[in-house]
Amino acid sequence: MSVFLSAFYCVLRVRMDCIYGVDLEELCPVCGDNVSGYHYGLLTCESCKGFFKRTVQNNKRYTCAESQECKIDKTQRKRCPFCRFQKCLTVGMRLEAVRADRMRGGRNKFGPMYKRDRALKQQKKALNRESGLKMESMLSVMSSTQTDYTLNSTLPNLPDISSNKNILLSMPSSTTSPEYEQGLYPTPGCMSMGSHSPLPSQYSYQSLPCRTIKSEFPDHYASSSSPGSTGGYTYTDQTQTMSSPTSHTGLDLPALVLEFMRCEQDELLVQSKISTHLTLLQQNQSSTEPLSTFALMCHIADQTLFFIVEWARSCNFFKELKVGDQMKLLHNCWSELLVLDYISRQVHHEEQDSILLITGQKVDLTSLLTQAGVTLGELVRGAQQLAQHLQELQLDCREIICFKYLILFNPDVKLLENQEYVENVYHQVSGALLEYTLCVYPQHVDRFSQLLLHLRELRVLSIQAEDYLSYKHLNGEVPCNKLLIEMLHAKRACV
DNA sequence: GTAGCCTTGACA
DNA sequence: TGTCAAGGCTAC
Repeated sequence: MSVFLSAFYCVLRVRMDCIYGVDLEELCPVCGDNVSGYHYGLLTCESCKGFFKRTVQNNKRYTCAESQECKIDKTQRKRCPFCRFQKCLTVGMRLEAVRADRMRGGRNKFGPMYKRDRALKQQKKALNRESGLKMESMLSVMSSTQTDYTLNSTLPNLPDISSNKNILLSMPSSTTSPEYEQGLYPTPGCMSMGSHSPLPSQYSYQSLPCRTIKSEFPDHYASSSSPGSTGGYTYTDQTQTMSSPTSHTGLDLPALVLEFMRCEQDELLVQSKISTHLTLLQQNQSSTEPLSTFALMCHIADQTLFFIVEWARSCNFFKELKVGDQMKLLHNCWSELLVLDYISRQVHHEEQDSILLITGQKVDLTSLLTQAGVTLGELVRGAQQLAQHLQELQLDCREIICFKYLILFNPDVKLLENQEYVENVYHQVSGALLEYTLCVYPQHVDRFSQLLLHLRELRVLSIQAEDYLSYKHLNGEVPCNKLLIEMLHAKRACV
């Protein structure tokens, strides 16, 4: 069994425990043993803490005698250090928390995040207590409100995600963060739809307890893999002003599109975590040579990738696939999703003379193009051009979200175990996008085909970006961004 | 090499 | 001064 799958089982068990009120927060996300506290980014047991420390400090290199899918639990964790370490990374243990100087004692840089995680857990616990009581009645309501886009009716073994009507109004936990309250972050982009604005006309929704998926996945910084790390789904649509999700615009939008929006990550949270990571990185770096712009971009891409993988893993559709298929899909599309993330941010960035980073920082376009070499310059220009086309088209957030699913569930990926399922999801999503464009932009009949054309342009750009990254990597110019390099290698190995 | 316990030291 | 997350020690 793969490390991903092991993590899934851990998550599944936590979800069941949430439903039935059992508190299993004390279990290590790596091996299931009792946790002894926060270690290297999240709550783990003492043995996994020690294992992670030894591995990183001694720069161990393990190999797996099987197919890198060993089950890691309390009894078998010693069998395969390779898979154990992979799982440590998968669940979110942080390499940078292991001190290079081996200094003992003191508080580490994750202290404030651990503190916030604890607070979030408390909130989640309270929410679970409340919502758990309503669980049974809501489940019955859910099953009786399937719409045309209820995937259970069209696809095998899919969870019921049809019930856009069955949501609980609640305050998202993210709105309680100090950063949010102080308004330190700019208006988020559209790759993620979070509850960012304190305006009363905007609504946020707590999903049903059985679907609090996002919060059960590991958070690479503060929230860790604990079951109570965030307050569940949040959803805000800046274009919508009415209280019912389906009636926000007065239009009957495809339920699938609405469901996708509810499953989006909280951009504010992602932004704050990546910003924190980069700040710490730069602080660590300040004693030596400062990070180059390119290295910084690589780190941003690497961190963004973590959240892209986390997003994919939290998708109901995606979770229905076997781990092998999941890996193939992710290895195939990571660069496209990265490019989409970048471009969608530029589409909604007002200023033409600068680009907007996920951290909220702006970079002057002219100086960037001056510093960039020929290839990178062409890439940036190509991306700006595509962003401009999409801006002219007034690409909206819902369309971007559909893009993400169309990219992830690419039916052209070869050797999938469940090819039919992926094709089916792709067609469901493209059908929903078509319906959405006809519904919201009836005067623009060829909008859908234009969107698909731009999606193709995006794919070309992502291939160019990958080639450029490979070239830089071969020259030893890409900093040690584990996930970024891993994805690059995996993709190249497939080709 | 593993994992349980110990020591350390910044911070609230 | 207590807490707690680092690294260290050591029996297995």
